[in-house]
Amino acid sequence: MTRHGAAIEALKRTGHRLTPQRVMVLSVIAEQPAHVGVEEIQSRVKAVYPYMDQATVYRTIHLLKELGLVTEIQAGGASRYELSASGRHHHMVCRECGGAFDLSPSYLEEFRATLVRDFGFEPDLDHFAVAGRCASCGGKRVSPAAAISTERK
Amino acid sequence: MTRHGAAIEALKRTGHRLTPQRVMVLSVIAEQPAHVGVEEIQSRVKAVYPYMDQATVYRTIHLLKELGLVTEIQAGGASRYELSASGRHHHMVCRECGGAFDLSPSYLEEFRATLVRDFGFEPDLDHFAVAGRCASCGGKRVSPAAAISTERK
DNA sequence: GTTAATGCAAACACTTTGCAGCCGC
DNA sequence: GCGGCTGCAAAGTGTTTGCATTAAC
Repeated sequence: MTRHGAAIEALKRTGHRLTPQRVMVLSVIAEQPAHVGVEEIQSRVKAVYPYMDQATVYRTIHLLKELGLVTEIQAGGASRYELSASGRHHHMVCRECGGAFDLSPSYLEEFRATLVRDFGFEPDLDHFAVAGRCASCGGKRVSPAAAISTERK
Repeated sequence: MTRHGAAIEALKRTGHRLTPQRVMVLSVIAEQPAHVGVEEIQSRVKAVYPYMDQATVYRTIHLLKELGLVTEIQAGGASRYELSASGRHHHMVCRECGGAFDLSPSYLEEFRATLVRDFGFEPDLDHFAVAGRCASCGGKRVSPAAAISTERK
């Protein structure tokens, strides 16, 4: 089954109409391994259906976000989206190469707990992105893909 | 001595001209206890010098940022600035009331060390902001100011 | 006197909104 | 058929840029 099948179900279940535009937006988001920007969603959908409008993309994304079907990260200005069904995880985004690496939630759990305990502050860490410099762009000469399993600095 | 005296020195030292506009922008940023947005900088300077232009505010801020004299945080779209001389610290920004609370760097040090160790990823944590919900806007009925010393959740 | 910086206006990118017609249910 | 959704166009934000004039050095 497609990765976005559940999202489609959710749309219907919540009484929203299942339009081709919505399905197309969803499948573009689902197809991409990484986060997608609005611009990319638009151009990919337009390749199949040229009448697709920006406003519709935005409206669809807002809806999907509202229903919790996609999550948004802001890495340096532009918003990017991905299916939230993909399991909760966070990202490290390299400011040099733009590469994004997954970060398990466990890395942030402790941080979150501390903020709640010490300040009563509940951080929005559903989907969290840290900017920085990845191993390959830093001192290291490893490929971005390899960085995810790199164990030293 | 004024909080922004050092910044003024730095401007001159790096061969940039010391214009009244730059001084005004700097003092507005220095006066504010929290981060200031571009809009606020503009309106405050305009109160004294009505010809102040947006473009000048932006250009000045870019320059100051480049020289490392101010730091920028992005809390939900809009950029805000503060004197970076104020000692390194981070922020928790409440998405309900917009209140910002300081967060000591020690809270993030461990997180940073882990990312570097496990992934070789060097996060940009010079100035870090977490969005979330503060104690007073959450279940609590304490004032935002009190939240900073709140010890429970 | 040079040259960088300003003011002004126009351009920009990104996102939102109003509205008439369309189509999923 | 009803009402939500779309396409289109226009309007909002927040930020940047081109250019002639001004003023810091």
